[in-house]
Amino acid sequence: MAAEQGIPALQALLEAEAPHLLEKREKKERREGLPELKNAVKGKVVLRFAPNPNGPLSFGHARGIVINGNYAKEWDGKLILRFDDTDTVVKPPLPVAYKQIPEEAEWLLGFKPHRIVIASEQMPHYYEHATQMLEEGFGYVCQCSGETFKEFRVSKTECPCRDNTPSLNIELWTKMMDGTFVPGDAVVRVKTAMDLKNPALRDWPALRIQNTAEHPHPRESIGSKYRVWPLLDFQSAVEDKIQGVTHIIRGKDLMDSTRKQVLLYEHFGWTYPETTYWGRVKVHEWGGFSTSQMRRDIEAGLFTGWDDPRLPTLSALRSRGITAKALRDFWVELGVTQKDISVPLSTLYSHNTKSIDDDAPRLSFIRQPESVTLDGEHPNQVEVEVHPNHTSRGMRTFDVSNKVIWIENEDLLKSEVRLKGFANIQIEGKKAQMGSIDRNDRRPIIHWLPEPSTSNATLLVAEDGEVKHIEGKLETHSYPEGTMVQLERIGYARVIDSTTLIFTHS
RNA sequence: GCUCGUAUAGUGUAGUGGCCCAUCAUGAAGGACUCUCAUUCCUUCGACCCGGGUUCAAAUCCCGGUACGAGCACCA
Repeated sequence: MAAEQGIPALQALLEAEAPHLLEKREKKERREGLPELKNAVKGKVVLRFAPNPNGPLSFGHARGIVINGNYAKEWDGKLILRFDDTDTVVKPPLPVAYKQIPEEAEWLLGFKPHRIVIASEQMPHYYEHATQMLEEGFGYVCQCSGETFKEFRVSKTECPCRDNTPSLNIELWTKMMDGTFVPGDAVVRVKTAMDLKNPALRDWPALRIQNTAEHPHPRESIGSKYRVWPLLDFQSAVEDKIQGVTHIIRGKDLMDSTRKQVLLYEHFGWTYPETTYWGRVKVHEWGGFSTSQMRRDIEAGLFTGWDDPRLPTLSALRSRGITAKALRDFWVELGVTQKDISVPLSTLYSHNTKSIDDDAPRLSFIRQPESVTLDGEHPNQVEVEVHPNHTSRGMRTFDVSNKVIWIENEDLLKSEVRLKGFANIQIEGKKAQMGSIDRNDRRPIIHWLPEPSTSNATLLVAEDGEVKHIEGKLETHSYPEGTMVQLERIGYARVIDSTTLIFTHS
């Protein structure tokens, strides 16, 4: 048709018959930030981040906080911080974590989580739902051993306990509660089809007995009060319903957990929240990390504490000078794909540089200092900028009236150098012949310090699993603890006290 | 073994059938600016796992393969 009647005729026809085809599609633009949250309603979104408080937060936890927190903020919703502390034996909670985690979360987010929920305080709710499950017959008390049940699960055989009447189940439930049964004797299971394709889902366990006499819950108000405890899949499912959670974003290792929970929601007649997953993240330099392992290592004295700069905890990163903004930008950039990824620390560092460089005052720190005596005429004072991009921040004054300066051992080998902000020199042994005050050639520029108003200082560097103490001469300063500074020609560091710094990154 | 998931430059990431000889960041190399090996700016490098199929048209949909990861705990 185009050939016979020409393009205009075609266009006219289209305009009459199907004008939408002529509309130019908008140029696709690169999506900024996180992907759109499915089925989200402004102001109605409820998300949660639910760590086990068996230790303070680690780098990996930050993802859960940042992603869920950003969505909550974006949709004017709520972020719940929930302590899933229902295991007193295998990964028991750590009391300090209840206080530390909310503080760390707030630091990271820039706002307080809207609600804090502690699972161990919600036990009556879980019991109530467990009872309902037994009464209505979609759950049962199973007295088979773990081994026996495993065989049933693999062979798709129905466990004989499935046939218990509701009244028998309630009777057995009472025995779980009153101490007649001990751990291992009985467990409450959720009924599913035993021929489900996925073996992980078949009649999954919902509550078990824990020996809380020997392993009391570390929260004093709970202690040995309860013997029967919900497992994650049950506790989390019920709690999400109670709290009105609308969206769950979590690791893809919990995909089968979602499937189990959906089965439970169907029994209760509830609708499961919208769920998305992210894949596993490894940091090149750290490999994997487990809170339980860190806890053991700290208790064994391998590390000084949870904020030991070698550890990938949030408190350690923070005390090393990684900012909350850098962590947020980092995790948002990684997004919520289900890919398993491995990222180098340099990615985090580049975000950190962006967040601190503009503020960080410059300081001179001389490693392996060597003293050199200036030979020749020169002014008694030298002024150097606090920040090269912000002259309004003033100058640092170096007093060179006694002619003795410190330079790095390494720089001593170069004969013709320029003292930054001062003058050219020619190094001959321990003497430095003064050259031009004006910069009149391209010779290398080195950082240096005058002998007065200089302190012996230590730069702590966490590297290759150890904390190195680098001694040197530090420019006298009065920046408070926590200030991020840039050590000229070395990198960024965080002030611990007037003579101690911790290295952040270059 | 059974089940589930993922696969775009070195590393991350955008992309849901035509705008894609593919986006952005990071990285590397070079350069500009600069009295820091910093910051900022510019340039260059570099990718759709493999094989089929559907379609006028596939990074995008389907099937198979491969690789990697996860679950199958009385852990979270």
